[in-house]
Amino acid sequence: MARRITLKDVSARAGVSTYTVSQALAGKAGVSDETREMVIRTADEMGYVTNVLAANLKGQTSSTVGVMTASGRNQYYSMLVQGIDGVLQQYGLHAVTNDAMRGGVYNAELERESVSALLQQRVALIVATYSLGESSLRAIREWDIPLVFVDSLPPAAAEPCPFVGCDNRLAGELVAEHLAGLGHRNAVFLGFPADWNTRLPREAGFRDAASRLGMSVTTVESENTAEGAYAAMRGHLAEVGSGSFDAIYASNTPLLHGVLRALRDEGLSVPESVSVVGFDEFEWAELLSPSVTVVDQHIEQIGREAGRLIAEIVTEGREVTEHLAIRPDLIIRQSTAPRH
Amino acid sequence: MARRITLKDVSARAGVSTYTVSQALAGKAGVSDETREMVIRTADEMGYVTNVLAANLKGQTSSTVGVMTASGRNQYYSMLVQGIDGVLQQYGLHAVTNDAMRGGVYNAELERESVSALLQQRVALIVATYSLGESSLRAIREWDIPLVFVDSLPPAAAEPCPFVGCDNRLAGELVAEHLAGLGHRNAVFLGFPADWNTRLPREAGFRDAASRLGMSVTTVESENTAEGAYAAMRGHLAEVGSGSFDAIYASNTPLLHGVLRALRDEGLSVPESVSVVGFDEFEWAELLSPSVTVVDQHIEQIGREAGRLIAEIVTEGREVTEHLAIRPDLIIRQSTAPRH
DNA sequence: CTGAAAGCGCTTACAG
DNA sequence: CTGAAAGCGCTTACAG
Repeated sequence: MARRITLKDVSARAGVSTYTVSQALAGKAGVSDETREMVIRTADEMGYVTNVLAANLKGQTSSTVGVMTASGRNQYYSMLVQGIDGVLQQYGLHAVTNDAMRGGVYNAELERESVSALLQQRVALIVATYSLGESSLRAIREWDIPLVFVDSLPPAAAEPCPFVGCDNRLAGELVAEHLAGLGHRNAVFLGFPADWNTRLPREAGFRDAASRLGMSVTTVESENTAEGAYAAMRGHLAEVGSGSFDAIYASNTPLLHGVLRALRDEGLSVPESVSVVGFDEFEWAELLSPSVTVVDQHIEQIGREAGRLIAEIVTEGREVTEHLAIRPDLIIRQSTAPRH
Repeated sequence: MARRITLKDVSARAGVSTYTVSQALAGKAGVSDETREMVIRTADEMGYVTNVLAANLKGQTSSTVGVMTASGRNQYYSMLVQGIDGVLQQYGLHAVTNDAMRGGVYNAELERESVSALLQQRVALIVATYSLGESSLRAIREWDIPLVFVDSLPPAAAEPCPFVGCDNRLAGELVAEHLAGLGHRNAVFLGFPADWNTRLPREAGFRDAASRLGMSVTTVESENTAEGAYAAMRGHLAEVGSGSFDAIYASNTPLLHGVLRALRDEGLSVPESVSVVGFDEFEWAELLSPSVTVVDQHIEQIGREAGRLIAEIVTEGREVTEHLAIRPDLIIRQSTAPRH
């Protein structure tokens, strides 16, 4: 690697102290306009580029934000991270993403390593998009690193803690109202494991509104994968038969995928035999036959809001604990229809 | 922020020099096993975590890799980056991703800013997943930072330069052979703009094999979005009518999406009126009606191979210029059928 | 096998 | 408004 131009080099060429160069380049006060301009010109000519590692080390600051994900095969996470990242770029920050899944399965060991890597990098803040393990939470708290939960609500142990995400209860209510309004009486809630803490509010909102509207709800438990949902749904059908329910709320996109395959393979037509609603809008929802009714949680918006909040905390050192719930909308398509 | 435990603190408590601590913790020779063990124990007790910023600064090394993407709305990129990232994690490296698209459109200014941010961070290597602009290429070369192209072939100006990606020519050949084998005679190649340099080989392989097999190929130009493809396809149909071709090769997933919508809205049935092939496997391909025949370029494998190559270059300083072409496979489904 | 010391490239009190 | 100097937390020749 060729030797790099340093601030010292610029200071020598410009004939001013390193202090002056540092202040001028950082756009801080304490330098005359004339000098500042001259310094900037010299630095440009020399092709000087600040070494942020050194700046961060000395300044005891950091411009990197760590993001913990547990993505599995859910494309949803990547859209979320993209949204956050886009905003951070505008603030001169950048995100380092670490995933806690190995081979589609949550791996506590991997999570510990990831958090440790983030500590080693002295990240300015950590974003959690799922329920972090106890020891991770403890380490982050011990190190006094700001923590923001996005999508996933903070566990009690992490409160008070800022949060940005969908109003999952409301989402469930919207779905229940829509299904009940179509005359459905017996719904299935297909849920992923409750260690994902979006599960509970997503189910509760649905159940509460359903019971208010006189619609019964049966919960079917599934692994958090399309394959798991496929198996769970076929198992349920084998057990109770297809006549026992007239609607299904699949609580995320992989589960929706599994359900649709299971129904197809059982020869059950949607929406004639059963109405189906998914959670999360996705690009193919409208092209499937039938097109699929879904809850749109406005994931890009969640990402952007989270990015803004993070930037505020990091650059202004603001203490924030607010919970920001984004209002979801129902996108009604052909997979839900009046009960025959 | 609470004061952090430093290496000096550990050295004081352990009663040995900082040199000894550094060597012991880094797992290097030059320390007796006894001392090493004692040092590690002390560091653990004190909750010491290396500051990699400082280590990198002093050691003139870096554990971060920059990834440049131009994702637009193609989910494909996020799978690629995930694949790379997963491998890098295992080597103690991490990726910082910067996107050059703003509002779905390529933004040269944003690219320059992104590359500059990567230089400021003194990244160990840069991964390009699309044709970087001239000035970015020049800056990277000037700074003598290793560059690896993934998915997208290096432009002539960047050679010699390592590459990992799909054998796009072969992909085109497989598609042409499949379609010609079904009796199709007049194919449409739906292409995204040629500044994405995967376009040319993807088209050339298709054309060459088609002409060898007596199948004509008409190229339809499209923006690199589903909406663009929809408009392009409807425009083409308005111009030449649906009788002029019997098969379509959509050269990526957003384009496939646009084509399928256009055909549906024109009332043309697949595969009865026209066979359709997409590029890139995606989770919904099998659930669409009809299910869609696609080229699977094995994107996770490309990501993994790239990750391995990158880790080798960064950690071992190997000079690499090899081009690694991954063999694609055709996944035949119901959207392609013998010509009537 | 171990120590004392220099230095990576910055920022920032402290003096003028 | 500007300078000389200390120091962020590490690694690594150089000497013993």
